[in-house]
Amino acid sequence: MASKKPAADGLPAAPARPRLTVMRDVAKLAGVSHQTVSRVLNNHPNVRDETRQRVLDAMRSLNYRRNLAARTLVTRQSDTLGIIGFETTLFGPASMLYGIESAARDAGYMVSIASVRDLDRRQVLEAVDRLTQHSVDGVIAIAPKQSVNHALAQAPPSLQCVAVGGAGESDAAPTVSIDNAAGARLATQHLLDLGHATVHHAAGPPDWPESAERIDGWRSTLYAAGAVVPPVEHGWWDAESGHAQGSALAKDPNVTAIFCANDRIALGVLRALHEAGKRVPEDVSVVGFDDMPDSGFFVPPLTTVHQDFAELGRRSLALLLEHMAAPTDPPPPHRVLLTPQLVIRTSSGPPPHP
Amino acid sequence: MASKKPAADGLPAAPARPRLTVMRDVAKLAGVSHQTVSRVLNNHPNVRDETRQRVLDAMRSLNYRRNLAARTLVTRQSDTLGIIGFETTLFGPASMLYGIESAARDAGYMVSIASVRDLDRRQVLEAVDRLTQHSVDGVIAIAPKQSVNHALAQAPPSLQCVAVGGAGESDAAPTVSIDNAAGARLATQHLLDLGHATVHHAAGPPDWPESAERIDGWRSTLYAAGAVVPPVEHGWWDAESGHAQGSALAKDPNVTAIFCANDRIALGVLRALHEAGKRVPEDVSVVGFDDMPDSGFFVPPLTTVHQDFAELGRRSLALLLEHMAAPTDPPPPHRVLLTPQLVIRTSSGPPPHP
DNA sequence: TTCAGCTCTGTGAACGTTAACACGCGCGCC
DNA sequence: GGCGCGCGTGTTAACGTTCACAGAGCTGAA
Repeated sequence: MASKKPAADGLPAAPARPRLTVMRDVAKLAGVSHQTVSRVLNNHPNVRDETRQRVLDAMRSLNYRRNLAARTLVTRQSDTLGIIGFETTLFGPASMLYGIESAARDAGYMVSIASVRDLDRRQVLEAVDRLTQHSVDGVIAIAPKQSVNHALAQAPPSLQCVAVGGAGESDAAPTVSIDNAAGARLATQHLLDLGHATVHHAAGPPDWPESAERIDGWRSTLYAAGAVVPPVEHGWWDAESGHAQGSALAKDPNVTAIFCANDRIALGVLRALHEAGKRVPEDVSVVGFDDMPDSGFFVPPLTTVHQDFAELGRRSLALLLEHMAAPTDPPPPHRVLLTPQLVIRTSSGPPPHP
Repeated sequence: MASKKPAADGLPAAPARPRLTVMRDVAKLAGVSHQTVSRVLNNHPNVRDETRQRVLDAMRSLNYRRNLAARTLVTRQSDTLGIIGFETTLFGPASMLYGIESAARDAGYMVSIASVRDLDRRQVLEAVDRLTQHSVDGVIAIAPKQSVNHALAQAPPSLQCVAVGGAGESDAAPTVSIDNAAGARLATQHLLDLGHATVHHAAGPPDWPESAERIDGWRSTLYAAGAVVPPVEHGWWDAESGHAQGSALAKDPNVTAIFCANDRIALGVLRALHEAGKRVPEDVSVVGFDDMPDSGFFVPPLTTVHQDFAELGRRSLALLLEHMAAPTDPPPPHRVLLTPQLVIRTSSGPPPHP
């Protein structure tokens, strides 16, 4: 078994620490003080061009890399942001994560991620704790449930937090999200405009604000048009749930239009309809929400409400940076709403003539 | 414009630095030296129980949190792992990311992520650089292309790297991936066993090892069975590409079975077949690869090869940790292969009787 | 000429932790 | 009784940066 410290030779053995190149080394080679090197590194203006160049050359020739840990120790900022992730294997959250990360990189930040299995207060707080311990400069929570905002309110006040995607009126952290109600209105109105007497809804889980807001938008549009408001069935965000809801709806001959809380539910509804021998859109129209990558290739191609997840990520980062630059102790309740867009494909059409 | 340093009052102003509680404070309260506090924190055995308890109490009452930056500075390890992510909005990579992150958390590591837009050497190296600068202890690259391994070989040798998902025989980093060839064999043999004379293949991009390995598995199975090997068409990994390939294949009456390089391609193929008036599986059988979340709700439910992405993540973390514990300078070429499983649903069946 | 005020540079002290060593004590062993 | 040894603890010195100053040299106005 090879020894970890091979001090076999007579000498006291080389130190296990490889001695990495530091500012002092660069300084010595460039014939300046370490402080001058630091100034060059931080783009301090008061450095003679000629000096700066010498330092730069020295850095290059020594392949110097600044030690961020030391920097963090003294400046107390790490150029790292924390993300609290939830269900990040799903397309939406994964896209937000990516959007945030790319935006953060452009802004010179690294991103650390802390996933939570559930959005209860304890787990979120524990995630915040892990992140603070690693001294992140701010936190973005992918937070589709209200409980996260409550938890965020208990985070150390010095830590700036922003919630993204979902959650309604926030008491604690500033929030950026899609205007779910507007999206639902778009979808519902589109179906009404096509001539459907009313629109049924295959909803998401009842305790998710995203789901609730979509229901609100759908219902209010129906009210405004004087259409009857059918009862809603709740389910999970997946195709299985959509299939179950769709099978039930397929039995009702009055159902000519179904607005689904997301594209996966729509996929399940589509299959249920197919199994029941109903044609889409001739017999029943279906509209989704999200505009997932391949929803244009469902059978038939899905009319849906497009969300710009990447933009969501960018905006949330921008908001966080803004709050970090001008910290106000209780963050002003602030909500950025992005407007979704309807993408019309072929799963929606006029109702059948009876 | 509000000044950042409001030293407006007569006094020299309170220091902007809030003075956080440090080991010394805990030590003072507990009546010990800071070193003893450190020992307690690191579970050093040589601390009297009574002392340890006093320190623990002091830490709690002061709400002490150790400063990881300082620790990293001296120990040169950060308890942080880096992930190089690619296309992490897709289900596969997103799941791996999640698998790695949860496993890392259980092992006491934080995870930082560096996404790349393309897998060329420059970008990967740049990502490695960003990660090393933030002093990660190791790197896992979600690396479905060979170029990544080449890039990894140029990373600082002190940095342990592992590649996950894809890439064939690796010269540089140890790799863990699915046995793509075995999966393809499973799918192809399944179709052959159903009685199809041969199996067509809707492939992925030609320069991806995952794609190549699946082609190999498919082709070798056909050879072994003495079946004709149809030419392969290449495409991207999405439904649009599948639709294009499927449309072409639908014109050929000899095509009775199609093995698709992934489920998204299969989705496109399914629609193309539907448009061409071919029934699945009565006229043509279709098999996918990946077992994406909703592929059981395609029309018809898709027979496919299941990959356990989460397990992939866990295994890659385990491998990385192992290599970190026993560093050998050129890492031994090592490849862990996970066996995929065939999930039979209804998109595959016996060929039509002519 | 002097002196204020700028530009450029250097010196010393943090920052909060762990590593290395030293010390005192009690124990068992010759 | 001396010696070695392990245990529990403290003291001091890193680790590699940035910050707060100080000082040298130059310019320009009084």
